[in-house]
Amino acid sequence: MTRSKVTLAYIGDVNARKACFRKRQKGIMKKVSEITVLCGIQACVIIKNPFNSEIEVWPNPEKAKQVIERYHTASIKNETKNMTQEGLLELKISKAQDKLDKQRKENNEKKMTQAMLDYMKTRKLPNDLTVAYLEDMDKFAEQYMKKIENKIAILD
Amino acid sequence: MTRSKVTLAYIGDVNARKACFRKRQKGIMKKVSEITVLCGIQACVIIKNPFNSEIEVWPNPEKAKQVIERYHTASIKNETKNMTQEGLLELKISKAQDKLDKQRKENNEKKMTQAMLDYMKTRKLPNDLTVAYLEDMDKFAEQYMKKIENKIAILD
DNA sequence: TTCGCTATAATTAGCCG
DNA sequence: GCGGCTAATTATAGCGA
Repeated sequence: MTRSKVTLAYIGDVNARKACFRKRQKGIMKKVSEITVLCGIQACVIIKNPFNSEIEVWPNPEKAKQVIERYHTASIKNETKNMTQEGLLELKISKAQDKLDKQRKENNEKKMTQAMLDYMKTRKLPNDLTVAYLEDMDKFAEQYMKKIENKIAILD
Repeated sequence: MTRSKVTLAYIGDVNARKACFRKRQKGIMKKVSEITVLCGIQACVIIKNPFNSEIEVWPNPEKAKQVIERYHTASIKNETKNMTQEGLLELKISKAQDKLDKQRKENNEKKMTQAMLDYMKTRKLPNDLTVAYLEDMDKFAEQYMKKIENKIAILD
């Protein structure tokens, strides 16, 4: 048994990498829920598993269920009751994307990345709030914040 | 020295709680950067310290500096070059908030919480993306996603 | 406050089922 | 794919500077 010291390097073997992800994800979530309780900061964790593309939502233990249940049983808009939440929001995002593509074709990814960081750094976070994002910077900037940034833009 | 087993309960003493937060925050960030390297998921961490209200931005080690540097040296819009990025984005957010307040006074916090979760769950995340949010659910929903959700709303 | 220290608790790599 | 196991690594509580 090679209980080797952690070699902090990319794990080439797919299965080993997945196993590592699974275990460490669990560990991180535990740590997060601990700091939550110990320091009195209500928290939630949302983890997107890169290997099976499932999303786990996970506020602090007690609240998680409550909030998630509300999520599953309520609609944001009455007139879209027959749509899934997913469909509804996808549609909204699509619309935003369309407007956006027309408005600002000249946008490049670097700007989006900047916008993402700007946005994150400047939003007014409440004092007892802890935020940790673990995200693919490039794709986040490219695929997600592009939309957000553009939504901001159309408010100008 | 009482290296007692962790009693997973709110730490009443302020100084002890701060110390705990500081240490564990550091630990979480380390874990995050590790999973980042080991599993090949580029990541960033943004931690808002609830005790001193500082924000630490922290993409994966190498990229962090690059991206942050771009952030500090570039402007999103030319005509706002004389504004700080903070001022600019705060302004945009304020505008959004104003429109929003007029449009949807009937919004309640529960809806915002739902919207937050919906939004997070439904956005299309790239497959190799890991997301972990540690956030105050109530205040996040109330103060931040209110803006986002409303930005989506005005696209309807 | 933030650091270092050190004993102890907690996480986890590599295997097996 | 998941969870248990065990040795070894790593994180951290309590304290002092």
